[in-house]
Amino acid sequence: MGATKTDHFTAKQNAIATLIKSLGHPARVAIIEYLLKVDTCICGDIVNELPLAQPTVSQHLKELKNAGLIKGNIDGNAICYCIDEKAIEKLQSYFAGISSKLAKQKNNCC
Amino acid sequence: MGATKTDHFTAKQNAIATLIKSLGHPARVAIIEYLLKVDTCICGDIVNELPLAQPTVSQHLKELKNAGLIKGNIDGNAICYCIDEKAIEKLQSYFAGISSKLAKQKNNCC
DNA sequence: AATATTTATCGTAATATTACAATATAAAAT
DNA sequence: ATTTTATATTGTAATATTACGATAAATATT
Repeated sequence: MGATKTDHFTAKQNAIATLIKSLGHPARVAIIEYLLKVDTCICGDIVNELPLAQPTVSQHLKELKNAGLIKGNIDGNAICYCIDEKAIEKLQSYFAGISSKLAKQKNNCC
Repeated sequence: MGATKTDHFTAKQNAIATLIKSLGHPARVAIIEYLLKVDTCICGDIVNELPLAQPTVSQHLKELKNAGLIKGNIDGNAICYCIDEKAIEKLQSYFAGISSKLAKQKNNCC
């Protein structure tokens, strides 16, 4: 096996898991944090920032893009990347929701 | 290859990526959501709730436990699981931090 | 004590992910 | 036009993940 049984879960569960998973790698966390740090879009500078080969970085960028976490606009020779706020908001509100539900729990054990 | 190059990233980046990754699977999302839904700890009921074989569920529970997302207390014959609030808080504040930083950005392009 | 119940572990097959060299593509600069 | 620069794609090796049958371990029930 090895293939996730997505058909056994709800669409929402699969969607949030896919979004979360896209950030479940230090290189992709580093990419997001770098985009955040420079405080603007970045056109052609990400590869030099990461300790990985260019095809590997390109692959990670593709995954973040597919998941909707970043947007990429072609800017002449380079590609201009930035974070997609909507995806971050989704993640934030998802965990905020869990957190607030947890706060209301009775905590009978544990 | 196939092995993540954790040594090239910061401890913080690796730690948050590991935590995030543990929720990057619909089965584990479903487990957390179930624990949230029942509004209390669950002793011996998770396997029946999920559309997966018992060893698979056990494996997913182990991953959530290793990541610190859930706690498990032995309760006689069964094991009593519940969400670890601290881990959820970490996730929540991480994304809240990204979100607030994003809000302050100039958005020069994209 | 024997049996049932619950969860964990082992072994393993199928698939996915990670990483990178080699190469391709496409626009910019010379 | 040729070369340089920036990114993507292809191919592939190494490793990780997912899933589950078989089995073990540990407590509960009879």
